[in-house]
Amino acid sequence: MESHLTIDEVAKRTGLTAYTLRYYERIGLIAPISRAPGGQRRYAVSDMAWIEFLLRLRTTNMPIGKMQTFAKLRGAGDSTVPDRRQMLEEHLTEVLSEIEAMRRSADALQAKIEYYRSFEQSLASGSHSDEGHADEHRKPLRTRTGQTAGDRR
Amino acid sequence: MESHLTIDEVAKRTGLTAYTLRYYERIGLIAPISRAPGGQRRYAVSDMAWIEFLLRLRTTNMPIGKMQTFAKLRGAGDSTVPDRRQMLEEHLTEVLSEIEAMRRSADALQAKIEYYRSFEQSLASGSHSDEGHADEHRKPLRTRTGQTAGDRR
DNA sequence: GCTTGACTTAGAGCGCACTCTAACTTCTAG
DNA sequence: CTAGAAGTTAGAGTGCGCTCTAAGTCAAGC
Repeated sequence: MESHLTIDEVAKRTGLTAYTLRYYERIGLIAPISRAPGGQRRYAVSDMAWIEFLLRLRTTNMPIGKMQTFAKLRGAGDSTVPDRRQMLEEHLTEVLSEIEAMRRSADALQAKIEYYRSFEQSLASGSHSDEGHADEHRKPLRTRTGQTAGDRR
Repeated sequence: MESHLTIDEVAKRTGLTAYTLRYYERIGLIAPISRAPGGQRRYAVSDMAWIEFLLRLRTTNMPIGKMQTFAKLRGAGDSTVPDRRQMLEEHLTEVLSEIEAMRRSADALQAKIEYYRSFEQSLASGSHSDEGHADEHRKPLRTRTGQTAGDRR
């Protein structure tokens, strides 16, 4: 245990840059890392686990400000576990609805891709369907009421 | 049809601000909107559909630069449909893996919440399990090798 | 006509999350 | 011992996506 990783090794393992690791420490997301005699950082296994947890918060779009709050609670000891749990519960709720929103949008994108495919098909085969897709200004749509956008000021 | 909405009405309907709607038009995400005689914007139904599509791209984290590329292709007509389809396909692939990453992280957060719950339970019942959770520095962990971070320069 | 509020523009400013620079120290290989 | 790589700090700079300001015009009600 205590595998004393250098900052570059941690960067490689986590995908963060050394800059970012120092930045996170500076702003209190990561507690002060222990140092080698020369002053260089030596990351412990437990530091890695925490960083990986931070990455999960980041992946789920928690803003840094909230992560700081969470990190501070963690630093304050076991008595803050209920607060931490509540923070995570609230965050998780948001995350799940973000995922759902993305899923819905992804479905719409998929539908549009399929519309494009069928459009390419009809072009290739010479047929034409008149079938439009929401924001695609097919034939009759887009009457553009004159006005030619007289953008003079 | 042609329901000629004002910018504030569109803002209300889309959740964007009027600032953002003008900004999107300025940077070419939205084609020049037609104007009322006095120079004020009047949004058509077809504009709304396009804006809603843009919002789906935004929801799925497409950067504005790519949206601009897409908008430009769209403005260039039907011949760009294959390019647009390809853009969307590539984007969709990224989106699906982002969703998957979020889902995995959400699962880990859920597990942590449950760990916190059981921790609170054992505190309440006076028992204690010694069972740790990844980044939680339970009992023996965190030996913090002296050095007291001699941060002098 | 007058006021109030909604609209217009060009351009400046902001918050976030890094990312890098400069100047310096320390570690490692030869 | 020395060169070069890797580390250190404080603080400046960057890119993104808005967001707002200032100064002015236009629309609607009294």
